[in-house]
Amino acid sequence: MEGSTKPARENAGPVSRRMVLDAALELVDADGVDALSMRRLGQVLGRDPMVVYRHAAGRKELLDGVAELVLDELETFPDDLHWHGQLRRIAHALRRVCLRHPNAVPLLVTGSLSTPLGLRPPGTLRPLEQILGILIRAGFLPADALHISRAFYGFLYGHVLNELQELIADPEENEALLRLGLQRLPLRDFPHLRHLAPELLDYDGEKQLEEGLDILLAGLDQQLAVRDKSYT
Amino acid sequence: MEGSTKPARENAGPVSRRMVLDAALELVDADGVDALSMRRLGQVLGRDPMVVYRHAAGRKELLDGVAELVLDELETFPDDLHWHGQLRRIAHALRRVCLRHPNAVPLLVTGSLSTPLGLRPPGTLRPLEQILGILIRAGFLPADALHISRAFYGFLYGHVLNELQELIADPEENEALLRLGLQRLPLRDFPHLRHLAPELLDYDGEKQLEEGLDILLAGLDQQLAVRDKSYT
DNA sequence: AGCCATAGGCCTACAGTGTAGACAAAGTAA
DNA sequence: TTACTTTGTCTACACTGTAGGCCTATGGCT
Repeated sequence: MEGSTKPARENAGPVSRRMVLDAALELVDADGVDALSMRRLGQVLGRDPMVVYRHAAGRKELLDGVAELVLDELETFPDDLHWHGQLRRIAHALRRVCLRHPNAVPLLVTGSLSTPLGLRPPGTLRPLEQILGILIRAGFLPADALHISRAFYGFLYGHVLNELQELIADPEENEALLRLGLQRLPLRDFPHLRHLAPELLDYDGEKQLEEGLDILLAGLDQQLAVRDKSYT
Repeated sequence: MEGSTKPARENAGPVSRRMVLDAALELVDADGVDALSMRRLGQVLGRDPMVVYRHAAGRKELLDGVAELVLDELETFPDDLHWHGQLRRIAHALRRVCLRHPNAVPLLVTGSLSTPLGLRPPGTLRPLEQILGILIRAGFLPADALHISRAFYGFLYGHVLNELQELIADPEENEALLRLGLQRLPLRDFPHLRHLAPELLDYDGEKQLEEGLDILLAGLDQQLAVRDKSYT
């Protein structure tokens, strides 16, 4: 006799924290972070909105949970390749996860802003630990490995943010807008930007990431070479 | 006879868009983005909340304005140094601005997510144009300069985000938390992280940025060298 | 002088928000 | 039985963004 006509989609048994987070992520994916309200969440769960509070302390904690859920989708790789290849693989994996949940990226980037590294969920720290291992095995000092891993993460998140704001509108409309927008800029003040119109139009996120990695890894190679040379 | 006892602080003449944005930034700086509500803003301005809508289309547009205001604080430099030095200077300038308005950084990073590059306010595009110029004069092809500038920006924003989430709590409490948090991690799964406790404790944002720049610039140097060599 | 247009400011009202607190039903242990 | 914990529900409160209308002062024009 349950209303299968209702917009609610799950009505069996008690709700688990996992169910709540799944529904929340679903809402975020569909309509963005702002669209995630307790009431709408309750509607999706087919329960009273207040149920959520049994599994999350509040909206903020709920969003933290969503971020963690997204990060858990990160694939994990065995340490087999050359360290360049391993870092590249991790980078592309993170990029893929972010592209799969573009609306959740703000949570990843600024959400963990509230939790100091020490007490983040272990799942979140695993990739960091892996990167540290890769770098140390590659020959870096542990302390340097830490700094490098931070730069690496910074670069990755930065790239993803860049890429996300590049694919907001459909390309057709984008092309017109871009051309118009560029023409608005005075040529004498923005000569380079004005001439780069064609390159601005075909943004390829994967390629762009790859080129960034090229630069970064080349820099790391040299840093490693300098250190080794000073040891002889 | 105006109430100087009132919490309001400005009561003379008509409000300008600039006054609204200044007050908004003030609120954001003081209590974070969430604390910026139309009503509180009206209170600061000493006017009815609805006045704001005469100068901004809505809350979102208002926040965009705040972000733009913050970016306008970016110092601009003459093109005199070696390109390495120039890029370093820009990087540090952006970092300083972000540290001055930590609560506004989410707006910078995700806010412009809604405006495609073409029609962003010119003030926002000026640094990009400058970086393009620097790279092109350094010998890179325009198209490469574009890709590099994107990587550069990505790296910068990523670094700032990293740094901001490193200085949330005061260092004393942070130390205790970190030690406790680390001990919670199983040693066999997180050997490197566990051993890096001391290095995790003294995070120096400026130095970390400098090291990231070292890597990046070294990578760019090599890329430039390879290109030049292939020309001979 | 008279008049109108316009802009800036104010007020009300509405739908929607997060969440504290009390209460009901149902399972579980003693 | 009784007592207690969990899980879901309901109500209520303080707050949010903002649409629409109205009032008033200021300017320019005839």
